[in-house]
Amino acid sequence: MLTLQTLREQTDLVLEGLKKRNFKDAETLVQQIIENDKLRRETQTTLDTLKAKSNADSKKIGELMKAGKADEASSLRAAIALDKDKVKSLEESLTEFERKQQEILYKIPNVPAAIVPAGKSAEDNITVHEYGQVPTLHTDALPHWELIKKYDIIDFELGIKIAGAGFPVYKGKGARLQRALINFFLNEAGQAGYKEIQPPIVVNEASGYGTGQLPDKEGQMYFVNEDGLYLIPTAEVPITNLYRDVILTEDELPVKNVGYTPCFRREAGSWGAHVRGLNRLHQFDKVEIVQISRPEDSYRILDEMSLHVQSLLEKLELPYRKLLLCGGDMGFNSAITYDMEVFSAAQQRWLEVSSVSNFETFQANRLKLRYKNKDGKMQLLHTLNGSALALPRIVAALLENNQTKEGIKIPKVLVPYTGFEMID
RNA sequence: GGAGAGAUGCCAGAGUGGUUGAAUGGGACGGUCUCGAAAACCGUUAUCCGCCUCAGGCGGAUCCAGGGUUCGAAUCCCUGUCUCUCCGCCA
Repeated sequence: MLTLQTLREQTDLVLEGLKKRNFKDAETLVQQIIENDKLRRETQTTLDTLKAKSNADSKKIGELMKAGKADEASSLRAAIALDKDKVKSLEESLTEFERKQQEILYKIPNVPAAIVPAGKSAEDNITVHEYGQVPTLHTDALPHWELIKKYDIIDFELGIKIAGAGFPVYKGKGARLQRALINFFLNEAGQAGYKEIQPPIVVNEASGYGTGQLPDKEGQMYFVNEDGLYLIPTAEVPITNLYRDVILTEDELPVKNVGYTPCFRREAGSWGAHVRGLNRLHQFDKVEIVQISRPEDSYRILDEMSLHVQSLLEKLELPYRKLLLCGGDMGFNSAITYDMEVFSAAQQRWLEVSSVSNFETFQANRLKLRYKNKDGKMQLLHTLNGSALALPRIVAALLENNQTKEGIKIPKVLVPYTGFEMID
C-alpha cells in the first residue's frame, strides 16, 4: 500500500498517476484518506494530552506511596478527576480512524512510474523490444494440446481423474522436460548471483497481506480452511515474506533470491477457448526471482532482472517480445511491469511467460521491510520480482515451435538437462 | 490425537502492581590503550504515532494479540494465537 506520507505530501502526483490506471475511485478515496488522516491526528493529540495528565497523576501517587505518605496518596487519588470514559471513547475513535485508514489504503493501487503509459487494456501496452524470427511451420503443424497427445507426454484426462481440470499429469519425456527446465532456470539464476530458496508452498494470512494478494485477490487462492493456510499463487509470496518485519543493513543489499515452486491459482471464471491446453492451469511450475534493494537502485535492478529473463528466452531460442504494460493492464501492486511474451507458432499467438515488476515501496510498506540508510534514517526498501520463468507456456511454445516431421527438437542448451535431443 | 511448559530488547536471560523502555550477560558499533591486534576499560545499541519555537525539544504507544481489574499492569484475571517438550501416529 501507499504510504500516508506520499498521499499527504504528493497528493497531486498520486492522482495524476492513478489516472493512468484508469482507476475511477482515486479522487474519492484519496480525499477520504486525507480527511480521515486529519481527524486521526487531531484525536491522537487530544488523547495524548489526556493520557499525559493521568500518567503524571499516577506517578505522583506512586511517589507518595513510596515515601510512606499513604494519606496524601489516597486523598490525591480521590481528587483526580477521572477521565477514563473520555480516554476510552477517544481510544475507540482512534482505533476506528486507523481501521478506516487501513481499509482505504488497501483499496488504492500503486502509482505507476513516470514512464508507464496511460491505457485501459492490453491494447495500450508498448512493445519495447523484439527478438528472434517468428517461425513458419509446415501446414500440418499441430497446436501443443495435440502434440502432447501424439507423443503422450502430458495427460489432461488423467489429471481430471485424480484432481480436476487444469491439473495435468506430465509423463515420460514430458515430466523429464519439466525437471530439465526447472533445473536450467535455477542454475542460470544461481550463476547470476541469486540465492536458491525452497519455501513452503502454503502461507498464512499475514503473508497474503504482506505481498498484497490479500485482500485484493482473496478468491484467486486455494484456501485450506481447517488450517487457515493459502496455497501460494507464486513463490513471490513466501520468498518476499521472508523479509516481513525485517530491518536490513545496507551491506545486505541487494537481496537476490530465487525459488522454484508449484503455483496454484483458482482462476475462477476465466476459462474459455483461448485458455486451452497449457495456456492456463490451476497448478503450474515456476521459477521466480526476487530482489530487495535500496530505492535508488531499484530501476537499474529492474533492467538487470528483465535482461536475465530475456537471456533465458534467447538461450531457449524462443522468439519473444518485451512489453511495457500500460497503467490499466498492470497489477494492483506494481509501479512498473514488463511482460515477456513468446510466440506460439501453431496457435499464432503471443503467450505471456514472464512478468517483471518493481513494486517500489508498495509491498515494503505492508511488509514493514526497511533498512537504515547512511544517515541512520529508517527507510522503506524496494521489492522486485519476476518469473524466470513460468513453465507451461514455455513448454507450449517449445513444443509448437520446434515440431518437425521426426519429432520435437529440444533446444541445445536443455539437452544436458533432459538427456535427450528429441521427443518422438 | 493425548499431556505439559512457555511467549520480555539483536541474542541469552532477570523482573515483589508504582520514576521499568525494562536488571545482568553476550554480540554489534564507536572510543581509549597498542607499531598493529588481542585483552582491559569507557560509551552507544529500539520502533511506531502525534505536537512544537523542527539538524532540536516535548508527549503518547509498544514486554505475542485482544479484552478486563486498578489512580497505576511486563507483573493479576479472561479469551485467542503461536512455539517448545514428552507420549502416540508417521514420510
